[in-house]
Amino acid sequence: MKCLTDTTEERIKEAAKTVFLEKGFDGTTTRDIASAAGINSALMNYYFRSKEKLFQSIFNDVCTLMFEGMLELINQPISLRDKISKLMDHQFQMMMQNPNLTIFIMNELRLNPERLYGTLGMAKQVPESIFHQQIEDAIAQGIITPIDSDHILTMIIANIQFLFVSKPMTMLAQGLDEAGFNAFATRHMEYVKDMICEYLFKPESVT
Amino acid sequence: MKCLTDTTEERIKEAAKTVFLEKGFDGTTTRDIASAAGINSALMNYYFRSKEKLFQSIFNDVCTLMFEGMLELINQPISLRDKISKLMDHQFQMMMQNPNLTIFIMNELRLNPERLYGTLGMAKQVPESIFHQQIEDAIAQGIITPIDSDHILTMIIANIQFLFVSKPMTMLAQGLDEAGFNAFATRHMEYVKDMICEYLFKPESVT
DNA sequence: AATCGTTTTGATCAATTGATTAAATTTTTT
DNA sequence: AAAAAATTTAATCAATTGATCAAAACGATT
Repeated sequence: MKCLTDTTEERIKEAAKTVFLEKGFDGTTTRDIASAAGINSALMNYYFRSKEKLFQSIFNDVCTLMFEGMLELINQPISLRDKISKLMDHQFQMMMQNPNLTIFIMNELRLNPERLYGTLGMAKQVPESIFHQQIEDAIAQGIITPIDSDHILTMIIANIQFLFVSKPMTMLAQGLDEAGFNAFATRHMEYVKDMICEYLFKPESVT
Repeated sequence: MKCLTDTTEERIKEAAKTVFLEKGFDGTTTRDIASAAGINSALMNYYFRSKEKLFQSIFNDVCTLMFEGMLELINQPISLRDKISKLMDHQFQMMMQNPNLTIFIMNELRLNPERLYGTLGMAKQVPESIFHQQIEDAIAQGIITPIDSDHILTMIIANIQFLFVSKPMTMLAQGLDEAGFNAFATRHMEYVKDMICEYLFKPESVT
């Protein structure tokens, strides 16, 4: 699949990403990574100094993957309604492709809060975004229910992300297979979109 | 604090629960547990045959703690509005007391899906509850928006649980301390309650 | 106090862990 | 092609892991 820059370093990172995401930091051995990458296990320490350093590198990449698209969208000059809809679509597609991205990140942050400092830059950008200003303006104009942008973002993210955080549980409780879950998730998204939009844009403006 | 049945076995289980919840299964060593319980590390294998067996015991307890209250509420003969409100309050209080209960459970299930079989009993009860019937009746009577009860439960759970799953991230992004987060969470709960109820009970009945 | 069953301990096991080393191999430069 | 630098390997290290065992300590019963 990936043809560009097929260096050994990249091969190790790809393998490490796969294994770390599947087993977590504590559940992964350096030999797991080495065998997944098809290399001698000493080679990992040649390129990255240690398991911890390699993990940090992967973790940064994964956090970027998680946040960069969202941050871009948040700062785009489009209407609030559009923005909210696109934010949800973007996250949904991201999670359909990487179903355990969020639980991996959240759990590693919980186990080792120092990793937060790596994501500090991205996290801090959210409260100071165009989105935030748009919300305040819309409230001032009486277009949407008065509510802080942090709460709106939390609503958007929570309703999508938790769907995937709890995916195994949901599949069991409802007796779904992979396809069944995807159908459920897709349907749920529509409900959530309606719910959030109807809540925000409550006093419906003139047609 | 706990005075009843202060047996060695209980001491081990309490210590194990604390350590497992903090560090996860892979991040916990049997010596961690032994020292937290103040016992010789061989004693753990005397009462529980292995680390895995001890974990299963803890994991069952934790899942019960998570679901039993919710299942009780779901089957109570109270009005739908009341039930939804109480469901959210109950979960919120539970999570305020055990902030990483959910992420622990969801992550361990992800790492080792076989653990699901232990929770199968509880999970299966949800779709066959009084709550489910209440929703169908309310829809038939045109009281609430037509939507499957699975989606409603997912909305309720997601909006609360993800608040705590993402707690470290939220605190960082908004620069909150413990008290600040609790205030944010409490406020968020009110918004979410409003949002869900307004969405469900949309065509407001006669006063 | 002697005996028996239960509980607890210290010592230790084999396996696995992350990491290092020196040597072998490949690639680049001269 | 020779020399130098970069990459890769096999072998091995010390530390930690989950688990076991025989012996010690404890408590109850006789």
